[in-house]
Amino acid sequence: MEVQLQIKMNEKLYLRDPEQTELGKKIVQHGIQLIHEIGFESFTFRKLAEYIGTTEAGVYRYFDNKHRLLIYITCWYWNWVQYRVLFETNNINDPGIKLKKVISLLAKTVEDDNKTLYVDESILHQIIIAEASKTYLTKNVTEDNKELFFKPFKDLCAVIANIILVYNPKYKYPRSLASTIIEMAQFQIFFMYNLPSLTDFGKTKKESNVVSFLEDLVFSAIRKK
Amino acid sequence: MEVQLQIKMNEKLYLRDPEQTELGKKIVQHGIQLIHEIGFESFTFRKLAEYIGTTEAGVYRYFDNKHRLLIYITCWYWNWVQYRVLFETNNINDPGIKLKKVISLLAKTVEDDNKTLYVDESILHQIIIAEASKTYLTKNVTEDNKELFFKPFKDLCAVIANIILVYNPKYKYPRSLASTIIEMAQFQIFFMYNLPSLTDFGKTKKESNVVSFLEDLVFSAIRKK
DNA sequence: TTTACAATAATAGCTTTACTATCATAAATA
DNA sequence: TATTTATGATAGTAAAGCTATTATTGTAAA
Repeated sequence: MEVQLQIKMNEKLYLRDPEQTELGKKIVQHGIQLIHEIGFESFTFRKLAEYIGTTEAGVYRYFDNKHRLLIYITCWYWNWVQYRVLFETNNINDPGIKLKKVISLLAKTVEDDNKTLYVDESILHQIIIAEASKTYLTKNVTEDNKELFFKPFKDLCAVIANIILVYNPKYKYPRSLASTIIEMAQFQIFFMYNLPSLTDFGKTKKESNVVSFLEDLVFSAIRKK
Repeated sequence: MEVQLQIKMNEKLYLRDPEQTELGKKIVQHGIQLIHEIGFESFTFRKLAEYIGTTEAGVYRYFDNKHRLLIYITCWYWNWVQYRVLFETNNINDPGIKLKKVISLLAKTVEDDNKTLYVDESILHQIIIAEASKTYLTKNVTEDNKELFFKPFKDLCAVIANIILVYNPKYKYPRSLASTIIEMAQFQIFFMYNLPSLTDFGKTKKESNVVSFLEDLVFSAIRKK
């Protein structure tokens, strides 16, 4: 059986739905590729247009600007992670096991699972690590938040916070701990590869070490005292 | 007695030492101000030049580009924090009390203490929260790291990791926990004000709550089991 | 006191980024 | 067949991100 996953996106993120056309899919797919190759700062719609053999104006018909494209990509990613979290923790009752699943889903490199037709999830994960914070670290956070551009991120955070609360209903900081898990899964991996002395895994460079660190951190915090 | 604090900066960060001239000081001082007002993305040397009544070329004589200026500012900040950490924890033997000092130094808004002649530290803190990650989330991390541009950050991290190790020599992740404390002190405050549902302090918006969360997190993790 | 040197101001100019607008054409649909 | 829709081709503008040149200060050494 082949299953294909369709993720519903916030319509305000684009001018024309990129999933509906070939060019649109190319923009997202190769946009991810190009951002990964040259970094978000150097990335321009002109370069992307050349990369996929269209014109700058052609790209602008789909997205207002490159920041919107980054938000689009990031939303897609968090939606996809949330789907995987729900799928993988379904039918598990033990909230401890659920949390471990969540941590490893967040911190371990994904292999492209081909469930989604046009996105390479492994490269996507690397972009998220290096670029996702830039979606909200702007003077537009509040406005963008009102447009619900960060809903997928906040929803994922809420899902994790709920698992934490099931584990220990008396724990006082479920949301902050959830956002800490998500952010640190990204940052510790980034540090491990790029500024290794900020971590304890500079030598081995294994994502499983980040998982161990986060598990230790989280379960010490939420265990019933 | 009046004490003035002079922080030695990495010479590769600037073309001409901004601390040596009036214009240089103005560039840093009002650079901080302007980045705070309009955000780093909208910030340009042209706007800064107009802001302080000089020319664009004048600013370029001090810094290669705005990213270098941001790194300069960020380095200055982490040097200053490390100084305060060493000063405030000096003569304290109990590593637990030291750690609490550190956490509150990191997470609480500072008042401009006038020890440093030309920087408003409270605004600086806000810039660090919103912009500091952008110094290393680039394709240049490795090169910039080789130039020691992140040394002040890494040194601070090492200082904190050492206190953690004194508290519990068997704790396995002192560096990762240290970088987590530093990063989360920033991010939880940012979230609290801008994306409150990612925290448990959206209602009260008190930095002391972030301190409580971090203390709980850290001491659960490092307590001897 | 002159000289010379350092820092800045004034001006110009160049490439790239970040967009917007217009018109022609090809493909899909009514 | 008519007509909408997506794309392509082309042009153009304002601002960002620089560099270069020359003139003018103010300061410090000869």
